[in-house]
Amino acid sequence: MRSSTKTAKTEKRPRGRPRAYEPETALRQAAEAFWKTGYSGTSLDDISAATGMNRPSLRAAFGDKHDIYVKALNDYWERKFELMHKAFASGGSLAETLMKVYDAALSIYFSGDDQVLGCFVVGTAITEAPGDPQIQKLAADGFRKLDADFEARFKLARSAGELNADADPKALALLASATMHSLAVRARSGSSKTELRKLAQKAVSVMCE
Amino acid sequence: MRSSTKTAKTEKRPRGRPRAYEPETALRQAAEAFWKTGYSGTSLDDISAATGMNRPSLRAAFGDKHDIYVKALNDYWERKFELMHKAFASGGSLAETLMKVYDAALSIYFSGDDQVLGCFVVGTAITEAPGDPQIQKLAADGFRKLDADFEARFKLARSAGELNADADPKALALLASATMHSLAVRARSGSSKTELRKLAQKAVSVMCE
DNA sequence: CTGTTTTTGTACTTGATCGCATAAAAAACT
DNA sequence: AGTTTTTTATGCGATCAAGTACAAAAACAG
Repeated sequence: MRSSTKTAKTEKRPRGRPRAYEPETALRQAAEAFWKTGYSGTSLDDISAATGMNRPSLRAAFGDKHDIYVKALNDYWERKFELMHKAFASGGSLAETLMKVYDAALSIYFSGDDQVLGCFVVGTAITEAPGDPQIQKLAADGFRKLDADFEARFKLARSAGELNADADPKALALLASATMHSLAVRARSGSSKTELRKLAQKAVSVMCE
Repeated sequence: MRSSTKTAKTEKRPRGRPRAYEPETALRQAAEAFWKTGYSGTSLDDISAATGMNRPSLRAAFGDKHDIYVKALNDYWERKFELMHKAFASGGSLAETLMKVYDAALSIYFSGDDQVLGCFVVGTAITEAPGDPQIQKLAADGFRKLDADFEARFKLARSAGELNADADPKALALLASATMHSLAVRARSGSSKTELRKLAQKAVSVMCE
């Protein structure tokens, strides 16, 4: 049974009492708690309940409340960009690609078990941003990265003849990002997924002429 | 001196000890506190400090924390729409009008004394929305109203020949609202006013062809 | 089986938050 | 001047939040 490599369960236990919870899933559960009620609206007891870990274990594993939140925020961006990059790289026309990106985002925004939670960043980080430079920077960096991804795709479309030669990739990218922000805000304010898909389609049809 | 009508200071005092603070300005100051740190991140003591009123007076004047917030939210929408309607009604070309609307919004988003606070709704109400139907509805209603205002303006532009006959006013209105949401989100995440004005101009130029 | 190591679980301390009860103050009415 | 009315101001008590100390548990090593 000595399987050696990989992260198998038989990986030679570290030494002391084994962890009762996987750090990765616990962080996701903590993120979901923040996602529902925001940074300030979520107590460590809430996170403790969401993860099943007690406070001392939380602290040992992730640090204090702020540390947990920042880790959750980084993890969220990572997962979201992974999904979106898959959509960007999936081939197809400009319009098809854009819709795939928005569908990827909507699949996250509507992934809550009981409630619709929209975008984690827009729904929770934006509130803290003015008073928390670290969170503000993490939010802004993600937005800029998405801007750049959209712009690259529009440039590609222009050189491929999918767009007029006089189209402005930067302007279109900002509109594409704006559409994403709008989906994020509206999902959290109660719009349905089908309504937002239609919104995205209308936006795409304008952007692709 | 018996001036009769109007809200003059000589309006015949109500009876008991006079109020030390004007309810209107106190509500604005309370709103600013919420605006900075969000609903959950703001305590009644914070509001007390911001208004100069003590907690019992706050409660007597506005109700509990939730009541204060809802009043502040309603007041915010009212002020914002007043400014925007002025922009909508100011005449000028479609592009000029849209830029006036965005400038009106930016003047609010950047009105903070020391910090940039963005949009009150996007920055604070959106966080609470999933768990608070009343706040969610207030946010959604405002968004829909803005959608309708934009759509009316695009329809007007189309019938005036400012837009192609095959332009879709609803689609353009959603993009115009999306641009507004993007300004709101980005202001709070650290973008400068000049950067956002440029963003708005690029968006306008695409929407007006 | 005994000791070591690491994590879990409980409980305590300190401080923040909220609502309310009660006293003091400021004005008009009589 | 005294009474009534309305607001301001102080302070108490209960609850919640966050951090931490300490004991119990669960594994391995010898």
